[in-house]
Amino acid sequence: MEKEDIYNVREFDRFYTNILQLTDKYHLHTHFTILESRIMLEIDRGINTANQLLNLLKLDKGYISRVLKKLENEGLISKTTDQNDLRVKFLQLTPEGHKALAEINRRADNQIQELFQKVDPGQIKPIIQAMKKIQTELIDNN
Amino acid sequence: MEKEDIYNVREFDRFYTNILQLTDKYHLHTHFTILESRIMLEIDRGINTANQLLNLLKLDKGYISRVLKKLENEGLISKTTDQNDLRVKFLQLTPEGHKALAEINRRADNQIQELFQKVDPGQIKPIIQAMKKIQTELIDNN
DNA sequence: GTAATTTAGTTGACAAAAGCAACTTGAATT
DNA sequence: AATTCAAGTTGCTTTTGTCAACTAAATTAC
Repeated sequence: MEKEDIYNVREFDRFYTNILQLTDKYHLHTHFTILESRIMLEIDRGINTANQLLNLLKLDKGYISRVLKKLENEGLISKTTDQNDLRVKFLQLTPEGHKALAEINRRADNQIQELFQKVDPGQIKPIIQAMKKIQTELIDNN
Repeated sequence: MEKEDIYNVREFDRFYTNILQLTDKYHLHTHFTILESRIMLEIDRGINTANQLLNLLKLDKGYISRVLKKLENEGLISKTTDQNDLRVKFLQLTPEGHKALAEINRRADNQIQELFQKVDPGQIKPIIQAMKKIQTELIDNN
């Protein structure tokens, strides 16, 4: 890998860090933090234990535990003990959780649309192709 | 913009958030935080006041001020008053700051190389093309 | 040309985000 | 049965970041 390639990747990383900061702003208009939103999203997508969340988000388990407790206290998620392994608790969104997530998604979608507002419509598909290219080549090897 | 396009962008955003977390690990092997590293990098790249840093990184000015003071106390940067506007202080890396940054860059470069280790070498240029595509189309419109 | 406003940066007090380590309970290993 | 390991919780602490008040200098408005 050439010096210039590395330079370009690092430049993109800085660039995209900014983009992510912009699009993450959606959470400011809800009363959720980015992490809370992400957790609800992932639970909705099929993640169903704290431990899986841990592996995915690579955060401290104590911290995750607390955030989950907060979401539970707010009535957005519920926990049910796995009868095959009493240590594990399955996570699920409550109806209110689903409602909250729907709103979060609506706002996050809007942020993406705003981001693309000034983009030439003909360039949208090529951009997404570029994203998919990066994603498939850089497949998470952790 | 179609629903599916938005979905794909959001998926890429989650994906690339992970990538960034991985590559940001470089700072763990130095005694600098991501922000300190970033600040030294940007000063080296020509940013030369706290105010410019603020606009770039969009963080609180009190916070930036403190981080700069810490870097100054550690002898990594120095400040010199602008004689044309006594309120502003120009920032510059000290020789030790340059040395520290060189080490940070070495490690950050290594992280990128690690990330690309399992990538088919023939795909490196196409990936970088894809990154450039995204960057030029999504030009920071804040 | 002086008063009012704005701007760059600093500081104190505080809140939010995240990590560490000890602990509990249950499961798996020997 | 005893030991080790795994999932999740809790207390305590550190790190990261915000808010608001402040100083000093520059700019604008009268």
